[in-house]
Amino acid sequence: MAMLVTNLSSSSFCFFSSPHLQNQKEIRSGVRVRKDVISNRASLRTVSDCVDSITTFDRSVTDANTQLRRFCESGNLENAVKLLRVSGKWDIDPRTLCSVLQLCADSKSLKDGKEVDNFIRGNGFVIDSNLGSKLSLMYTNCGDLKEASRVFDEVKIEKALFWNILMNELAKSGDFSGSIGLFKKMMSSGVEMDSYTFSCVSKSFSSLRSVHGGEQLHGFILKSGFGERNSVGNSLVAFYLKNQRVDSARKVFDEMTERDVISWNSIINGYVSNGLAEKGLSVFVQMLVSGIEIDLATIVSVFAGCADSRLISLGRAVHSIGVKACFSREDRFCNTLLDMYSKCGDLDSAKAVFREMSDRSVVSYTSMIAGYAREGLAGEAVKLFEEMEEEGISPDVYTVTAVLNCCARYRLLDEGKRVHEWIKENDLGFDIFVSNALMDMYAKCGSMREAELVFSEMRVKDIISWNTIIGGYSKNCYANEALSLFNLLLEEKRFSPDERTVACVLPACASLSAFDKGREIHGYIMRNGYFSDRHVANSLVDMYAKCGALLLAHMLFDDIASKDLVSWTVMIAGYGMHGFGKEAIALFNQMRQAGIEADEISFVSLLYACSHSGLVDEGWRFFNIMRHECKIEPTVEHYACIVDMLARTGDLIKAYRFIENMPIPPDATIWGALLCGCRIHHDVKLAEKVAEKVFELEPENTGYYVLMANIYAEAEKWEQVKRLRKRIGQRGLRKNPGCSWIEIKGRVNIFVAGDSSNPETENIEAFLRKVRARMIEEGYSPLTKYALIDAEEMEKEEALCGHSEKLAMALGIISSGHGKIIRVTKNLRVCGDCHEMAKFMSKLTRREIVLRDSNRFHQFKDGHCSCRGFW
DNA sequence: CATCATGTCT
Repeated sequence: MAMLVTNLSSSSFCFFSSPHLQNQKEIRSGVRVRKDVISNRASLRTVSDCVDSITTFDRSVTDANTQLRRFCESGNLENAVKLLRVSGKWDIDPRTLCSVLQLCADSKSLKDGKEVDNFIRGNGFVIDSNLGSKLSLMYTNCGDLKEASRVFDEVKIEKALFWNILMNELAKSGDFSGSIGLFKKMMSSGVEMDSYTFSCVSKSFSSLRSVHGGEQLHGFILKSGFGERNSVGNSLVAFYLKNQRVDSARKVFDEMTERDVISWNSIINGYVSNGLAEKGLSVFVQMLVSGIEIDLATIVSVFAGCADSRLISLGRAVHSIGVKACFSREDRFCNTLLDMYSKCGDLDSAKAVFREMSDRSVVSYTSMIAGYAREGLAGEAVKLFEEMEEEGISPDVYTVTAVLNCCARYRLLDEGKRVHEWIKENDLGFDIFVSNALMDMYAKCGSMREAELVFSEMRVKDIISWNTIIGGYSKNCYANEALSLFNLLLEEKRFSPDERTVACVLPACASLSAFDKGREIHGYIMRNGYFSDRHVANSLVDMYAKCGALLLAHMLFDDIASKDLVSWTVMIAGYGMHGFGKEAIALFNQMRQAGIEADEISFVSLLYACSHSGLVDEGWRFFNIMRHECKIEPTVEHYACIVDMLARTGDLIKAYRFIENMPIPPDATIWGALLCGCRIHHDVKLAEKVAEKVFELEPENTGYYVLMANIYAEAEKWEQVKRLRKRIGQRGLRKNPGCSWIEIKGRVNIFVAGDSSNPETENIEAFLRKVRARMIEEGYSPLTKYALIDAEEMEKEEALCGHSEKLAMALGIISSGHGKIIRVTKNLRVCGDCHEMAKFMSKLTRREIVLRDSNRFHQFKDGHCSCRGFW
């Protein structure tokens, strides 16, 4: 068939190629002759139809151009092309070709368009601006943007319209650079632009997030005089808003000579979507005053703004405006209205809107579910999720994320698992939002195994997936897992850690005292300018404080431009841990002077600082300030600090009475604090009484049995030690093994008691023997009591030299350069003998040792410890 | 209509 067509057109070409055949008569005969040609080919019935129609359509019309235009006018592309196919160059007027091309463009028929192009080129037509314009239009409309662009390379097209159309299509196809390139060519070829040109190119700059390019364009527009145009102004406003240059957008808006509803809507929406809802709403009020008619888009933005800034009264007013303007049946109106009420906490109004909606969509359900979740009505949220399917509305990814978010916030593991099942059944697991929300739900519910499973099964991950899993491990006390995943993220190099990643992983460094890793991350923060992020800065300060680098922490704290409550709290807690109670109090006062209100957590940090420095009077004072001035109801944490404070300083009876008079039931940590005090002050009798309460409250916690055993051992009541040990054995409990670790050249070396697995073991033991000998020489006697009392020693009654913290400290001293501070971390409290030995070692080797135990920091220097006995 | 982050305490 294709060959026949070719034959046909070539034969007709031959026939019509004669330049003489210009008059009607000859053309008519040409048609006739062609009819003869065609009639020999019965298979080409359509072509003969075409010719029939030419002859029957209007016998008076004999010019091929006229015929073609008539086909074009009636939209009969098929016939037009067929006729063209059998026409010769000299029959056809370029203007006719324009019409045919226009028809191709209108019917988006690339195949026919190409044929026309071939006809034009094959016949050697001169392509002028008009013909070129139509050619480019045809290719543009038919989606062949490459060919369309090529036309612009060949032909100087004079009308802006055709440039604009291609620019617009290039932008629509995502080729913003191509669109801008075309604009540049337009500029250099001196074609006169129109306002549409500028709107179009500013959209491309906007999508490319090229602020610089957009600003240059802005300047060009001002010079061109088109800045006055409303549409140009609108697109500049849109450009600046999309690139978060709200102030520039506002400036353009203010300078516009005529503003229409679009200008107003976009500036309002721009403010709202850039987190400046109040500003947006005040523009809206101006808009009302200026008498511009508002439309649905205005109201939708205003509802969103009211939701953000919780301005429910304005929302209600606009609600009634919208009802009067007959928007109340509009889907978007109802959904944003519903969302506005729910975000403002007026769930009843939200429910009313929901009830009265004629057709509730997934969006309506999702907003309602999120509303329930926000108000803490987790049960209602999950119920509605399960109900909506019965109503025939199938939840989508938004709904699922809203429900999962709710389960995460309220730790509804069972409901979360049900939603997970639903996700599996409905194949929504591929969605990255859904998977991330699932992981977060499991992580917040403490099920890291499930979270990990979701993570590992994700085919595509994003940085949020990594942040969620790393943060989950970090929060659930799996610091090692958090760090190793962070390392994996760095190795893979597919995503760069962002502010949130860093804020997630630093607490893991903090809890491990991973000083070197933390410093490495600090470098990364500085290189990427993340320090200006408050979460990052705060967690960095906290990390340094918890790694024992208090001075460094304070220096960084000073560098935080706008300190928030958390910044102050980490610093106060940092001083507290290091036993600098007075400094902690000074910081607390500074904080209040800076106008920052303390919350319960900052009070915990402060009271903790007081108790660890023996500042009883101050502790009481702040406890009372908290209750009476700040109207904060004390929680167990606050009571624990007070008990700790009283017990530490020896006021055991007072502490006991205090516990008895607490308005809330004391938990194991409260009695545990008193038990600690009993140990410090060797009160075995009270200890026994307190221990029974602790064992009753937390029978599984071996730490308390160990503590009690220590108290017996220190009083040399070995019989009782044995009985207690038996009691642990009977319960089938295993005590938490003591371990210490030290980071050397980026590697973490972990020791347990009597550990000989470290390659340096021989050197460590030799070093410790030497130290011990020198200690005895200088009159220290080893605190043998501790040989039997510490956790690890209950099983291995062996030499004190085996304690994990000693081993770690020794390794630090023998394997690092002289000026380097030795930083050791221990999971339990430091043992008394080790504490003595650390003091001695710091003097003997002139090394500074920072030991962090489960309770606080000990900074050993020149034979003294910063804890001054408070440990 | 959506997913991820910092501070206390055993």
